[in-house]
Amino acid sequence: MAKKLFLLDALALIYRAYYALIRNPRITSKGRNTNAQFGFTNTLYDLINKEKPTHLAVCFDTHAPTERHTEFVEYKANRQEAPEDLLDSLDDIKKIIKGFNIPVVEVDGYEADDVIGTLAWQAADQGYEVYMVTPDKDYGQLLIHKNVFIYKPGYQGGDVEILDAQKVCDKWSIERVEQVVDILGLMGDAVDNIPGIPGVGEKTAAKLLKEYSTLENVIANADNIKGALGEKVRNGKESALLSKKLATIITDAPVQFHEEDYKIKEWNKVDLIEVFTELEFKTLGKRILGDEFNVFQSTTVAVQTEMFAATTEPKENGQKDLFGNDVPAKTPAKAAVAEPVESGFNADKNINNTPHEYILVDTDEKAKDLVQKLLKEKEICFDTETTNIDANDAELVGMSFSYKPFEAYYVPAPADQEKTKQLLEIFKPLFDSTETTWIGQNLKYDLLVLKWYGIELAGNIYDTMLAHYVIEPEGRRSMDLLSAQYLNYEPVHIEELIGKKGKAQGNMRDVEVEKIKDYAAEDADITLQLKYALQPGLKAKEVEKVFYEVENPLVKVLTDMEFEGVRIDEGFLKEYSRILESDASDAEQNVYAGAGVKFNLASPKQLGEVLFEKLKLDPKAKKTKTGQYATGEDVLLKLAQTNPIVDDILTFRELTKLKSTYVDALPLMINRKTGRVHTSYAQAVAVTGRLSSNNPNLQNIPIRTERGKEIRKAFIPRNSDHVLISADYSQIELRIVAAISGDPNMCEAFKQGIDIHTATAAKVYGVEPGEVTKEQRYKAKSVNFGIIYGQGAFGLADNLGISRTEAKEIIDNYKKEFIGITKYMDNTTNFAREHGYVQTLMGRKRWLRDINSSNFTVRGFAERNAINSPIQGTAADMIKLAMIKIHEAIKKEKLQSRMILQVHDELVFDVVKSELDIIQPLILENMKIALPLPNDVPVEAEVGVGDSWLAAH
DNA sequence: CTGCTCACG
DNA sequence: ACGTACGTGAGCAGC
Repeated sequence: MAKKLFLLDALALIYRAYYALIRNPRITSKGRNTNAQFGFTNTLYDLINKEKPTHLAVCFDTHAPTERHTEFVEYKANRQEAPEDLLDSLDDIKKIIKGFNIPVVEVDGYEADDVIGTLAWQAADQGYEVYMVTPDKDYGQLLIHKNVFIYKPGYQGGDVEILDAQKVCDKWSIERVEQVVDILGLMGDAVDNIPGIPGVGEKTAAKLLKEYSTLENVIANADNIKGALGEKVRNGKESALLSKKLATIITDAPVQFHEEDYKIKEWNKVDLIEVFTELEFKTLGKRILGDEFNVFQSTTVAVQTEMFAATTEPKENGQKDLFGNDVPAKTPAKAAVAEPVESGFNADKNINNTPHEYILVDTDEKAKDLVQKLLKEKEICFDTETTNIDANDAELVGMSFSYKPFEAYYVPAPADQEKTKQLLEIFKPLFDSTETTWIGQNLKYDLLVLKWYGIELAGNIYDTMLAHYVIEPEGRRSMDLLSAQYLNYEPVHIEELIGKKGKAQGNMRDVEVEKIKDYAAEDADITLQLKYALQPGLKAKEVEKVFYEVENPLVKVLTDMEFEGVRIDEGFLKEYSRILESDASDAEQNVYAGAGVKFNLASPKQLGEVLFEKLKLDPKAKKTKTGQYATGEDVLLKLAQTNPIVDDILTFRELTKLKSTYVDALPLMINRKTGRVHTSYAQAVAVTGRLSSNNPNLQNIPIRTERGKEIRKAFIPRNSDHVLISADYSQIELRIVAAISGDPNMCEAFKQGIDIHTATAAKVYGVEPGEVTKEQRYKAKSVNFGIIYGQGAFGLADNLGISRTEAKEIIDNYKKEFIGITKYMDNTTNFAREHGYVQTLMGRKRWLRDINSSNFTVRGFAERNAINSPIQGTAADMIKLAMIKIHEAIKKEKLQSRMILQVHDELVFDVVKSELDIIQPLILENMKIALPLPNDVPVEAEVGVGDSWLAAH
């Protein structure tokens, strides 16, 4: 097979890609323009795919000046600064090139075309077919060598064009490719600011060369050229000669073609996945990586992967954070590249090249031996295999253990559940050991599985998923991905055992034991190794406190809450569903009657067309980014006056939402064994440190509207001896703002116990607290919340329906009266700009790579995150600590009551009536002292008791 | 599978 | 001229 070398002129391709899409830019959800990255990737992949090169390299210009610059100061002096978007793309593009495992060639003092020219000719001499990938026509001169071609990529569906010498000559209307430099010398090049001969363009240049063959000969015959043209040539001969020199591509640059280096190599798929995910290349990512892109996409987390840059820089002396703590060594906010930290663990060894021992433990005798062995170990990695991803409905299929790398044990569990219980009895001494630290990936799952068998682990928890969460809160952290990233090893995929998700997915129970053993033991082995690999990161990032004091201890708390579940009044919901059905249907009919057409009211697309095209309602709605009319609640409210059907539409929306999302959905989630609903808390999803809840989400049960809050009547105590308690923090986020900003006015208001929104209104409007009107309080409340999120005048105006002038006035007053808060906002953004992250009171960090972006929108996002994350995150730290303390206290007091739900600033308990007196103060006290705030800002919490969640409020 | 809409803090 | 308040999960329509 012929050897085919492709040399890419990176910057030329990037510029071309960027401007090709300029009128129809690709913008990510975070506002980044990704034209260049997209165009470049497309070109690169298409050529790899279609042309099957055997060798590849990408060439860049460097910043160093070239001889052309020293010889001719005007050279490229007309170039405008490249757009910021485009410059920002370079890091991504280099990452992509690295992902494709292609060498980058750049030589100081030489431009990419010189490098490419030199390499092309060398390779061609060695018998390669060489394709120079560029949109630049100047390369035509290099086609003097007969094995060299220009490969001009197509843009926006255009076709690729491969140019040989003949085609180049045809383009320029010349006879020999040698004449390309002559023609460039004559006509110049506006793009590079090469003058040529003023007044001589492409056509004239070709005509002259046809007659005189070379530039030099044209000049020699200048006197024979008649008329104005002759005059121009005579005046411009020096300029022309210089221009020719500038346009001549150097073919003896100091660079050597080594064929080994440029050979096509395996892609670094993890790098590609990471960068494609960040750039939101969904379709393209899938086209390039196929199903593997899906595998790594499978978790819920979006967009960004944060850096994991191990910083070896020395700690800067005297650096303090906003809370006066030492800060870790400066982490670059920009240009952060994922690079696993050097671990104490030997990274050169991996599962590919190191013999491993995975041992099947399939008799009671072997199991007993294993237990004895494990009892001597302090740290044991543990993993379960089960029949179901829902731990509440799963049977144990087997357990794996590992306490040293490359050695793991797999213990199959019999299908007969009684026998499995007997097997677990053998392990009881181990499970009961308080000396053991249990290492695992998402141990909550395994703990929950065991809990259904009546087993609890007495030891400590070390969850690698949570370690990664605090190190890199925005990253994705499936086992596959972590293993690839930190251990450089791609584990056996679960699909290889039980097939892909969906109908065809099989059951772990049906897989032969040997296969499960290899998979399961490997999982425990990998997880143990991950622990070693992640450990240095915890230290480097200074997130050990939040990891050991908050996240790990919370695992058992959440396990118990999920196990407990909550009782739902199914009958009540069935009845309520009928009412909603009937009322929604009435509203729907009203809409059709009022509009004069029948359509699908549940379709925003159809509704938009009816409202704005058929009924021509005003104000005409803005379009969404897909070109549809927006029909969200805010839009509809502005239309409410113009047509009575709008009210009915809103009613229909409200009722169908309640019905489908809650009233009809919740009964379907009732567990058959318990008759209760068991949500699942995601502990490593929300970037700020909050929990999230799913299957079902019990953190967004309606409360704001009358018909919505009815649903809370369906959340009821275990039985008639029980009641529900709801305990919630009062204004926790604002207290945190006051405390960490130290603003005297706001701190004082909380210390005095004055209603915070009234106090704010009094300051902003310059009146006594007693004189604050309802409206002033309402507006002040909106400002208070807006501040937490970094809202501006526009947002406040929109929110309150007031003018931007008034909004600005309110905000200006606010900033003046609460100067400490203004300072906090400045300080926290400055801190982020300098260090690349912000943090909570417990040292939970969030990295903000865009904080120094010059893109207004992108930077704005990061700045608002800088303001909000420490607040939201500190509140999350606080309630998590409270949960741990309350859980401990309930255990210690041997109470029958249970914590069952968490909703960010609220905890719900299923309480035995006889324990009410003891548990209420226990809850309140622990919530208040969980995380003391600076500046003596008091923390308040309130409890309510009732026969339903609604009544408990 | 994606985008829109809407439920919560 | 830009776009404008943070963090989530779920159901539905329509491609």
